[in-house]
Amino acid sequence: MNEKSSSRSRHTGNTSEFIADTLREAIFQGEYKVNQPLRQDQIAKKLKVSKIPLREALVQLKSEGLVEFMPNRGAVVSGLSLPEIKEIFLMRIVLENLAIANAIPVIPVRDIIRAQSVLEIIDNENDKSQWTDLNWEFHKTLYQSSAMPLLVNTIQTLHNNVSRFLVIYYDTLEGSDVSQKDHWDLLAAFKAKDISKAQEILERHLSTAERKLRKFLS
Amino acid sequence: MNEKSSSRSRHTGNTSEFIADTLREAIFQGEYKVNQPLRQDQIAKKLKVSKIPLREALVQLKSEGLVEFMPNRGAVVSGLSLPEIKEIFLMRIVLENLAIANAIPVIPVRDIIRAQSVLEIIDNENDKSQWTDLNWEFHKTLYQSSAMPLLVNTIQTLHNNVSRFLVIYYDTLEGSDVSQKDHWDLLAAFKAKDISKAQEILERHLSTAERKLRKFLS
DNA sequence: TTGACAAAAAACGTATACAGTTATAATATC
DNA sequence: GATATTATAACTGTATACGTTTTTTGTCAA
Repeated sequence: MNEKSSSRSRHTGNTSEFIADTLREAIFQGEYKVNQPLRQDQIAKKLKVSKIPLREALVQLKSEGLVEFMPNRGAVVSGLSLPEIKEIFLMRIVLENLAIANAIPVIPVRDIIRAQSVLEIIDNENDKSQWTDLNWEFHKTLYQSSAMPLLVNTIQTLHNNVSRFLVIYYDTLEGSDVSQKDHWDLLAAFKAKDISKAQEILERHLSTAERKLRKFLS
Repeated sequence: MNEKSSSRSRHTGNTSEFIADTLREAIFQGEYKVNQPLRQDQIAKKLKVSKIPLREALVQLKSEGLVEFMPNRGAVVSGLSLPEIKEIFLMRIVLENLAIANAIPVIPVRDIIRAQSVLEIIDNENDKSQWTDLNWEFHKTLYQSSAMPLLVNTIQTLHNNVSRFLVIYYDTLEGSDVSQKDHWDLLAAFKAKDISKAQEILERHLSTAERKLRKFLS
């Protein structure tokens, strides 16, 4: 949070986006836990901003599913029920399959190389706290060449909404290698321009992630 | 808008939601046209609300893709580019197919009947301005039994974002009958619990809608 | 007349202060 | 000990003010 606070002075435009980014990151880092209220006065004071951009940021986070509003009780970090988890992963499968189908035929070699370098970083990275970011960086690199920004954005929102619960899980190291093997397999399918193979790998990848998450949350 | 204004006094909770509903409806009705700025002072005065809930509502509408913020120029009604249209319809196809697949096995007869009665209303309804609402009402009734509220919500947002441009088109009457025939076919597929048939009809239905929209916007 | 430029107005973004409402917690009463 | 009351904290919304940016207007010169 320190680097975020100091970056506050550097934030040129849009205060509410700066606040949303800061709070989103804080939620990912577990600084705010599920059902914990996000006190407006406290946050406004800490970030040295006023109520208007702060409340705008909270509405933005609500639309991303990260917080919810309790009437007259303010915003709290939202949790995930088992049905919601199932729903999110089902949506992710069809949306990411769509992204794959539209990306593979047109992906430039440059992006394949970029994705591969991300995987190599993950292989050499011992700090598992960076895992979530790098994980998404890899998938995003592959999806972006679909030239479907709204789709990629929707996938990212759904991804964010579940991955924040997996951060702690990654620390246990267990299963990380399996997940990373999926990544290499997925990259190979992209290289071979094999859409159905890539989709098959992705579905397995997501099913594994879902199983982990359900196990972790129970 | 009159009934909305008068309902302002009745709105118990959440002022920003009331504002968002009012503005969303106004955009659908064409009271605000594409690229038209939504003047904060004017709207606040008209709805007798202050800046905070108004700006919250605008952020909400931004997250629905209905408005966008120009830096230091405020919010304007967003338009749709051809690539965006293509993207939205591709997303709708996979998401609505998912809803169909999860709804058909469990849909209760009651909801089939409800959907059918909506179609009968459409058949007897000459006021085409009601078409968009009834159209969505029909689809929503079918999708809701999937018990996937986040999915249905996402579909609705995407649907809203394109259907607002078709309202005017419906007035021409042209093609309405074809669209309505699709609805009856879709209902029949639900009755027969034929998932792939329903999905096939839906894809044709959406492709037709996309073609209409592209033609209309050029 | 037309174009450029400067002044003025409008609108946005943010901050502060304040009033009303609701929920939680502490206290008092039975 | 249980219930009613009060107090406090926090949210929700309003009103107002101020600086900044954008747009408009009006003037002046070519």
